[in-house]
Parts: sequence; C-alpha cells; structure tokens
Amino acid sequence: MPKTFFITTAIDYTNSPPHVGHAYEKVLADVIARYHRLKGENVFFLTGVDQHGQKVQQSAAKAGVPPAEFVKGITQKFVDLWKKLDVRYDEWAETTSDRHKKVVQGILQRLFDEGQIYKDKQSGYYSVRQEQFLTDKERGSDGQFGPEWGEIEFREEENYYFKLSEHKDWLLKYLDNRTDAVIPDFRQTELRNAVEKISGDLCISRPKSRLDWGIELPFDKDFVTYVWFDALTNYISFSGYDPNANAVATGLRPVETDRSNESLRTAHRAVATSEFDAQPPEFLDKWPALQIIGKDILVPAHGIYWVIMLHAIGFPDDQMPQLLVHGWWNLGGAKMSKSVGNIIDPFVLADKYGSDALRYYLMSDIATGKDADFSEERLVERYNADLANSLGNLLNRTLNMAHRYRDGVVRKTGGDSPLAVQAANLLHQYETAFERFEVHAALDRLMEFATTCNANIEMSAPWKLAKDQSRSQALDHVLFALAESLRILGVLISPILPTAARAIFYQLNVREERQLSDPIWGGLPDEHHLGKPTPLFPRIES
RNA sequence: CGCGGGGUGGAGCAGCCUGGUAGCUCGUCAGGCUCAUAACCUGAAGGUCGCUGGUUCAAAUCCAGCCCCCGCAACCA
Repeated sequence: MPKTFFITTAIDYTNSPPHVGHAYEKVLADVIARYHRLKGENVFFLTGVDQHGQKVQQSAAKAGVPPAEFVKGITQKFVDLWKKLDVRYDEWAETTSDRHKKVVQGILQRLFDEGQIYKDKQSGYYSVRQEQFLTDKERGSDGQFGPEWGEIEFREEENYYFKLSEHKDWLLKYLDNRTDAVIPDFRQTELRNAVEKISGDLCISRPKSRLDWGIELPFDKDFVTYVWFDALTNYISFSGYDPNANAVATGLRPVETDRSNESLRTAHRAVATSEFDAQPPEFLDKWPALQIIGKDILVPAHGIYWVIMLHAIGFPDDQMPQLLVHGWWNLGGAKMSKSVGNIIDPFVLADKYGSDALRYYLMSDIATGKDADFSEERLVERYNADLANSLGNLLNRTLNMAHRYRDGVVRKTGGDSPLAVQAANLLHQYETAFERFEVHAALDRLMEFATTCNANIEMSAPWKLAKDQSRSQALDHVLFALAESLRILGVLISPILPTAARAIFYQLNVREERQLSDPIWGGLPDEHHLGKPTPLFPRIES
C-alpha cells in the first residue's frame, strides 16, 4: 500500500475574515491535492483555523461576546469560502477542539518531564493598554515608546520557556543535508541565515491573568500555552499523532543532564527513531507532510520553531516536513494589509466572476514562490483571453462543427494527428511543472495546447472539407482529434478548474475522468456522440 | 558592508537552478478565415535582457563589483 500524500496549509487566524491571500494559499493547496488525486494517489489534505490567543480574546471583548462564540462566527466564514471556492479538504483543524488539546498537552508534558521546558523570570517595559511587553523594536526613532502604547510600566513576569537554542546546531546540520527542505531555494537560504542568529530560548506561555483564551499547561494551571505549541502542532494532532505512543521508548531515554554532550544527543536520536515508529499506522501512513505556508511565517515559526519542536519530540530527520513557501499578492506594488484597508474580498470576486475564474487567476498570474500584483482588470483580461477566447471557444466551435457536419458523432479514422504528438508532450510537461509546484507553468502549457488546437482548425479548415465529399474522411479525422484533445484538456485542467472540467466532460458526453492515465491519446471511443455546445466561459464584457 | 527579493520590447510577466536562435498575455499595425463566445489563425513593428568587468567557442542564464526599486513592528497568506 503506497503512502498517502499529505498536504497542509497554514491554519488561518480567526481574528478577522478571510481575504484574497488566504484564498490563494488554500486554492494552491487544493490544486496540488487534486493533481495527486488525479495521479491516483491517496491524498490527505488538512487545513483549518487557529482560534486561540490574545488578539482573538481582545477582538471578542471588543465585540462583547465570549471568545468561543466570536471564533465560531469567523470560522464559519472560512468554511463558507472554501466551499464557495471548491477547496476540498479531507480534515478540518480547529485548535479549540479536545482532540487537539490532548495532543498539545501531551507534548508539553513530555517536554517538561524531559527538562526541555523550564520556568524563568522576565522583566521589561509593559504596555497596559496593549497587554504586552515591549522590546526595542517598539521604540520610536527618538528611542522612546510612542503614545500608542499608553501607560508603560516596568514589570516582572514568570513564564515557561522551551530550550530552543539547544537544537540550533542540529537545525543547521539538517538544513545543510537537505537542500529541498524549503522551496523555493532562496527561502532556504534566508532561513539558514536566520538560524545562524538564533540566541536564547522560546517563551511558550502566558499567565492566565493576562490571557486565558488558550490551552492550559498540563503542569501549571496558572498558565496557558502561547501560540507556538498551540498552533503549529495542528499538523500532527489532526493527522493521528499520539503523544503517548512513545511511552515505552521514553523510558529508555537517558535523562539529559548534560545537554551539550554530543554522545547523549546521538543516543537521543537513536531512541527517537524507534519511538517515532511506535506512532499509530494511520499517522505513519501520512507523515511527513508537504506544508504550504506564506513567506511571512517561514522565519521563525515554521522554519525554526516547528521543525525544532518535531526534532525535540523525536521525529527523525527524514521525517521532517517539506515547506513550500508562497509569495504575496500585492496591490499596486504595495502590501495588502488590514491597517491600510486595501484588502480584497474573495467572496465578492467569487460572486462576481465565479469560483473557477478566481481560481484560474490566482493560479495563473503568479509564479509559485514569488509575489505578484493583484488586479481585477488582469483577472478579467486573463479570463477572456485564456478561458473564453482560447479554451472555451475551442470547445464551442469543435462541438458546433461536429453537430453541423456530422450530427455530433465523431469517428476514429486511421493515421496520426499532429495533435496526438502535441498532447503527449503536453502531458509530460504538465507533470514536470506540477512536480515542481509550478502551477502557472502547467497552465501555460495547457493554454499553448489550446492555441495549437485552434491553429489546427484553421489549417485543416473543416468547413471546406465539409463541402467536399471526397474529403469526408479527412473531416472525420480532424473532428475526432479535436474532441480527443478537448477530453485531454478537460482531464488536465480539472485540478485547477474542477467545475469547468465537469462542464467540458458533460458537453463532450464523456464520463468524468479521474486518472492521469486517462489523458493518453485514443481514449475516446469510435462513433462517439458528443453533447450540445454551450458557451463554457461567457466573455466578461467590461 | 544586516537579511532576502526584483530590475527582460508600450504595460504586466515567464525564462535564469540544468549557458547554445529572447518567450507569453494585453496593446499597436497589416492580412486571412467564417465552424465559433465580434471569438480564431498568420505576419509585422517594437528589446544594447539595470550598468561594468570576468569565465566560456557561446552569457538574460555562471562569477565579481556597482546603481536603482521593494519587503523584513503589528494586523497578515
């Protein structure tokens, strides 16, 4: 039984409703997931929401509702959006669920028992209004804290810390050994540089007096865990990880009193490997995941904290997730941001242009990993050029001719079509692009093929063939090749445009193809009866 | 000398990792076609691939230096 393809996205923070950036990430993950399903693989696509934390607590208080209720409302908007955009996930992560809490607490307890988590005192300037400690970063150009922070006081606070810096050397070595830990590679360079600068440990708690909307520390009920262990662990807590599966193996673990000792660390790894194997089969079947994240949360969250957390709880190096880091949709060259108020609402776009149009734009007009500029005019332009004029019109004219000249029946004739060769090339290039997560490139190849088909029609001029009885067979040959080409286009575009693909199959009157082996030339039966043409992508007139 | 990204015909971008006639969409101009969603096809004009130097038979692509633009507190993919 082959392993399941496991793909995750970042979980979205339920402090405010989704914008087009959220939509991009989930659609990207959905497209890659659908591609793997097309390949016939078992796929586990996990996404969800991050519901705890200070901002949520504050927003809920402002709205005058309990955090649990506040979070429910925002969560629903995300769920609604994914439904609207055909984002089909297999599991939904909500960090307030019991299932998740148990895993988080299990991991925390374990690390605490092993001495990886300790209590310490921190002191510094504290903003009462913002309920946070201030660092030098918050100082203005004059070196003072600005009025936006309100009253500032000097405060001491105890918190729990995770021994992050202890794993710095491991992480450096891991990154050096695995060149595709992060994609694209320049992000790995960026991460590697950031790891070099790690100093100090990671604060992982907040006293309940300050924040109680979170998961309680299992070893100290006056605290909740803050952000990192709460949010990042969702990737394993919702995929079957059992924090207690390693109970036996942990007993073998040497007590690490001298943590700088390399031999102990080696022993630690040896034990860790076996304890990882003790995980439930359903988890082992999925893990490791391909994790899709935005460029803002690579450093330090996923690239440093998350992989170190996994390492600390015994995940071997070859079980580290691969991080696919995508860029941002900017607006007029400027960053999209809530405070500036230049947020694009994906609901509005989806209602106005349809799910597929939005999906197509988000997948085609940005190179995976890079930034791009969002523009509604571009969306319309690409929709009209590629989907309406090229692909949609190709389907329409082909079906029209088939009905007009042949009553909708296409016949297999001997001989090769130049389109057959092109289709084989297309399939190859398409797969290559997808293996590199270059969805934009895959779409380019698809549209090139559609253009080739359109050019093929001009060249063969079926309307002339139809007038000449002696060339009847040539006409059959052309029409069959075109119908076959469209069937292949439908299969290959289905991960990106699931709704449109279904419409193509319907109009071609073929059953919904699901396998990547289907786009092989010759799949269409002889004497096939095509369906009636209906404009697939009506032009958007501005 | 902080870290990283970018600079490609009028606009927006891909290509760069794995050097070998510079490609896509839009726009402009000229033809063609009529099956089609006033869609389609062909051709043309338009580029010193930021600058300088190096490596090479060959550089948009590799190396070095320089110039300009953007991101790196929070919200936040």
